[in-house]
Amino acid sequence: MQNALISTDDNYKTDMLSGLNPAQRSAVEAVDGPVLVLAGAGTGKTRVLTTRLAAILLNGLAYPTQILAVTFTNKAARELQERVAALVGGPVEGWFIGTFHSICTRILRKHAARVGLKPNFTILDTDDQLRLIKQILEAENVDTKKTPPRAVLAVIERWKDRGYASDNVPPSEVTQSGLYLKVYGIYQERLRTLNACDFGDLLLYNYVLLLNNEDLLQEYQHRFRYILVDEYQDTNVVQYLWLRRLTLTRDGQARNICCVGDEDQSIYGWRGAEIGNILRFEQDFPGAKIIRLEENYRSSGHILGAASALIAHNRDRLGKTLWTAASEGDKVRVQSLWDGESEARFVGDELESFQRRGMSLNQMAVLVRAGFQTREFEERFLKIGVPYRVIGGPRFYERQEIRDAIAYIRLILVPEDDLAFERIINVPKRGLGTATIQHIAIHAREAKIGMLQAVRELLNTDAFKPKVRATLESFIRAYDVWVQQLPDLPHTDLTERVLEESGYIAMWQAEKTPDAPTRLENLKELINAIAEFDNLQSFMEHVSLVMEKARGEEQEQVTLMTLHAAKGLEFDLVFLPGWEEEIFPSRRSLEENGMKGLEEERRLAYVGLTRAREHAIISTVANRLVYGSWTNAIPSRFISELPAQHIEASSEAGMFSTMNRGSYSEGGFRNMRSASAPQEFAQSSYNASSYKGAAFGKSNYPARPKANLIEGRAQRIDNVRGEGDEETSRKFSKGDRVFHQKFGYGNVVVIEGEKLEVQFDMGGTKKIMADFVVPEDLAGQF
DNA sequence: AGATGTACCATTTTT
DNA sequence: TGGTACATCT
Repeated sequence: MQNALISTDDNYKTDMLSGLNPAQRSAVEAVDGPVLVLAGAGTGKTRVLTTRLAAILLNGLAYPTQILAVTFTNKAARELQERVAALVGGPVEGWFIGTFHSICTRILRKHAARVGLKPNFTILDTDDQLRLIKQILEAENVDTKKTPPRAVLAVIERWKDRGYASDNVPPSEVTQSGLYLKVYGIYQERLRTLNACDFGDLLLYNYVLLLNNEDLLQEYQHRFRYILVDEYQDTNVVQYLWLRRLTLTRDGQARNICCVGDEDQSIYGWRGAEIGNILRFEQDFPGAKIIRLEENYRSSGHILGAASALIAHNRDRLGKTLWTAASEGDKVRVQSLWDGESEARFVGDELESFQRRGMSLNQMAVLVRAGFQTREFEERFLKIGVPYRVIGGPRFYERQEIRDAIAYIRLILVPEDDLAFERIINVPKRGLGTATIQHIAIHAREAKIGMLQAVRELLNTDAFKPKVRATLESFIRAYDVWVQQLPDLPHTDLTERVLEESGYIAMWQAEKTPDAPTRLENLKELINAIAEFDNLQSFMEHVSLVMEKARGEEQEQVTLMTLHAAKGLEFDLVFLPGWEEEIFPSRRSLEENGMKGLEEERRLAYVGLTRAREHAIISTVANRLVYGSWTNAIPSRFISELPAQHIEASSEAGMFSTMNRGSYSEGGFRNMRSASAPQEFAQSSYNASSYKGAAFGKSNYPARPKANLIEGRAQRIDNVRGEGDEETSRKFSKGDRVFHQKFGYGNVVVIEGEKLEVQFDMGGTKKIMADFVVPEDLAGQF
């Protein structure tokens, strides 16, 4: 059989394949032509990828450098490298296993001249990009308030994601007059004079290189005999175009490309990922073989069942039917609660109960839709003393102190690096204000020199006042010494000296804010990290990678993170709080992207559920404090999309059945007292703590007798049922006096369909569903 | 230049 | 509500 890759008589090869299921095995073995491995959540995708890569090598189908394996994150790249190294039994340095960006950087450095750059070009980060754009806009006399640099950059990045160079944007894409396009042109020009490019350029230039240079196309097509792509559903248009260019021969034959992905886990559409790429694979790569991995090894039956049923509501999919040999396990729990505070308390209680039963905190995670949602859990965990870690703060190299330190070095390496100059010239504070910097910038632009050189020239005139002059003179003097030492001093020592002598370290030592010590600590780590590299350039490219390693495993902790950050991870117990309309699915996502947005949100929900191995606990809340105002929340539609047979729903005592609209209204809900949650919990919702807690006491939370509250709710539900949804909003008009269970009396200010905006007497305007208020004169009913 | 005031806004994030 | 970017004051 032509396709059989692994001959059974070699022991190490059979070992490698043993334990693969038939689908995985054929994914590893199908080496001729294009292959799409549709790998559902928890089906052993990584294993297929690594085994395939190792198999190609061990069977002598290609030399290590003839294989191109691309991932999206450094973490994934490192994992792949390590696993392959283990299988093959040797180091993988110099191989083309890496992220799109690292590989593209490597290739681009070789051919930089062809796109007008020098091989040692620097890669700008977002901050620098924004600063550049802002400068351009200002030079063009554009009001940066009306057209914020962020927005312009977003459009430019979008164009780059789609593969449009500045001289190649199709007219149909140019919507904002010609301004953005013009800025794009100037921006690229500036980048070139700075000998820099941004992240988008790395990919775009690589594509352009292959597009415009037949010799390079031949070279790389010949070179990469096997191409493997991880997370194919996350590729954007340039990545796709680049891959296709590399893969398709002149007569349209597709070569050996193997893409691994899951359309149901495409959750990065908002940053350019094109789910269409994976959906179109068969058309794009003629003769493509599609192999589905459908046996899930991660989650127990009910969890998988619930997740599968949920994702089945999406239309944009190729479709897979995941199954498991594992037991049914626990049903997915759906818990409705009164408000965010009870939710946090509930999660804390549950978590401790699992912990008491022997589960490690490391095996638990709370997955939220948006970063701000971690706060209430952090507060609660702090209070009850549960150690936790929050994933997703600013990356190490994005931290202010690290970027400042790097800017110093950049300026030493490249005196013309004006962006670095501007960043550090007054950090620490040296008494150089905007006026002085403006002055320098103007001279630099007029004389067409770097700002540092401009300072030198201006120091020969009487342009500066004595104080400023003295400061600049001493800065230049120090700087010149650093540059002089550059060839002799080891780069770590130099970095230390620079940070010391510039007063940067002293600045943080003097700072009294609580995070100052951490920043000093980070600076020390920076020096350590630099020590591992020959020069700063290579350091910059690997910094995030190094830092991740440095972050050691400490004590047991619960993990708090966003659903996005959780992709690829798994836990025994997963909490999924905040399943409410507007929050999840996110309102903005729906508003901006309609059906597509909703489907991506649903995929996110699917990703969340499929992170759980044994237990998944979804929660939803009736009242949510959003941006400081209380909002009545409706359970997420995703809850009603979960089939009854896989879930076990319950609500906090005294709550109405929030999910009466769902497909499982009959018998789906139990009171807390009969549910398995701890007894104290049910108790606590009856006592006053829920209603007079710190969060409520702060503002306008009326201290109403709790019994009334509960009765009132029950009664209100009856009202809703009796009158129907459409009727209710018609009852009110602008200016009406109304009463709300929680917020008391107020006036209607705005009516938006079913939603009202009410100015309450106790202070504050709130958006409220019309169902939740009554006309003032009916308030007595409660 | 730095302190204080105020209006505004508010996902998801990797390289 | 709370953070931040910009304007105005000292």
